Amino acid sequence: MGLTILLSSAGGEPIYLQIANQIKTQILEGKLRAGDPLPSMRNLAAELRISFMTTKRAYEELEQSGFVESFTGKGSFVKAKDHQLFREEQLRRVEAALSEACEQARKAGVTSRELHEMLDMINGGDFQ
Amino acid sequence: MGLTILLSSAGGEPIYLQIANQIKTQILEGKLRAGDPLPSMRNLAAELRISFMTTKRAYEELEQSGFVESFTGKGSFVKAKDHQLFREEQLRRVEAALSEACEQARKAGVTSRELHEMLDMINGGDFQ
Amino acid sequence: MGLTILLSSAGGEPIYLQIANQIKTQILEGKLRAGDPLPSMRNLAAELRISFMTTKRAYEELEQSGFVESFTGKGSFVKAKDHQLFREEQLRRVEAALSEACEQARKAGVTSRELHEMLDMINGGDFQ
Amino acid sequence: MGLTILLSSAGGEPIYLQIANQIKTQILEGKLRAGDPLPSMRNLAAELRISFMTTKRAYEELEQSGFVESFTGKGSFVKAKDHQLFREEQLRRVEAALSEACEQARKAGVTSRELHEMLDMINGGDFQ
DNA sequence: GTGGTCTAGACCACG
DNA sequence: GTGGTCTAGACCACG
Repeated sequence: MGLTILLSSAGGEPIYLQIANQIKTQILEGKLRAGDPLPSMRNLAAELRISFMTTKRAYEELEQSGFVESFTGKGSFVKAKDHQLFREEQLRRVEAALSEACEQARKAGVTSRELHEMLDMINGGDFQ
Repeated sequence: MGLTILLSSAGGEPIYLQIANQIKTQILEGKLRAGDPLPSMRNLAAELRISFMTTKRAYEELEQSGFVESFTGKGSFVKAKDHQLFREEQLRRVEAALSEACEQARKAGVTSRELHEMLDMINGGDFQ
Repeated sequence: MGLTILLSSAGGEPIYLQIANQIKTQILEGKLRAGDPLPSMRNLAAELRISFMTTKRAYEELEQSGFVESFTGKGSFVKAKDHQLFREEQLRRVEAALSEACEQARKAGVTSRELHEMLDMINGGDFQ
Repeated sequence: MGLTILLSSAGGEPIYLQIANQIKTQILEGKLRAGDPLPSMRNLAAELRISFMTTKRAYEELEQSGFVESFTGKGSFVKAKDHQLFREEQLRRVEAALSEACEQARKAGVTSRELHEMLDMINGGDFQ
């Protein structure tokens, strides 16, 4: 079978975003490549036992962000690799993780300076 | 009813850790306080439709980490607040978020210097 | 062969604790040293004709108490000697023996003063 | 059924002593009383799947120490309660536990003075 | 009722 | 191979 999507009611992330983000991850990681077909919205909705409107919204998000294009009557397909777009999406993910770190740091009463120090500790000279 | 636990099969995090971490969060946030009873292991297992052994494992994790204590025949209860322990757990969470950020940065080809710059941008002078 | 573990159904001590305690003893006495591999959880279970879950529980106890570490795919190994930890474990054993003595003294109707006197008799000037 | 005896190959205590001591415990605790019959040596040997010689030695120990008497062709019976004997046996058990404590203390490098302090801590003012 | 232990099996990830 | 998780059931002690 083709695509593995795992949904979670925990965490509060909307289902359509969970779907879109997991498909983006598979595109970023090269598991889905230019021209590969996505499952039809109706099939995916049936598989995941969710509403067609939800898969539709997920695919719209993928189209708007430039990863996928859909052709009426033919289906949805991964677009040609756009390095600029890939980089932007990956930076967005770095930012999201850093935001989470800042949020946790705020709760923990960690100062900005300490946060930078922790970042260096964890980074451990792995790269410049 | 008392406790809200949301389980997710996505992300690969073991069920017992999801339970333990969500309960820790509620203790850290003061929603569960010293002396408060947790649901019995068997009741929680029934509610979540999982095995008793899995809720037991979650509660063991909470005991080992010092947030909860269980008494045979009595039940499980939130322990007295230990500021040192709370701080350590919160720092652990900051580290986990920073680790995730580093992992994403590595995938994105973001340098350490850029990562620190992004951290400053996001932190936005919110605090020193 | 490597490790000698003797299980007893008498005394009511859980099997996983018997295993953990006997391994701790061998580490305390230097029969098992830093880096030494323990038998795999499944092999030990087979040898002792008990469930894998029980040996796993024993090894978890050893990990939690800091004597052993396990690596998925690799096995379980004795950790580097930690004098502080060794001393704490040995003190725990002294306390356990003294608790047993107090329990017996209570049954025998021996007073605290008499108990101290008996302790001096037995200790017999062996050490200060 | 009458008597519960649990044997252990761990600990190195001879089987005949394990039997004798467990029966003494049941007499001390009043679970076996003056006049109560013990199982025949041959029956007990069969139940425990050990040699008749071993149960015989256990019963000889019980006779010598004054807890039991045997009548050829009739069987073995708990003797009338002898307070002096009970007290001596209980003191022997206190001593055994204290010896174990001293042994552990020696390994732990605990001084005599510290051992007395630990005894007071554990005793906790429970009794004088 | 409560928690505690143990089993015998399954399936997983890692390599 | 290794350890890690989970299940569905059993039986136990405590009260």
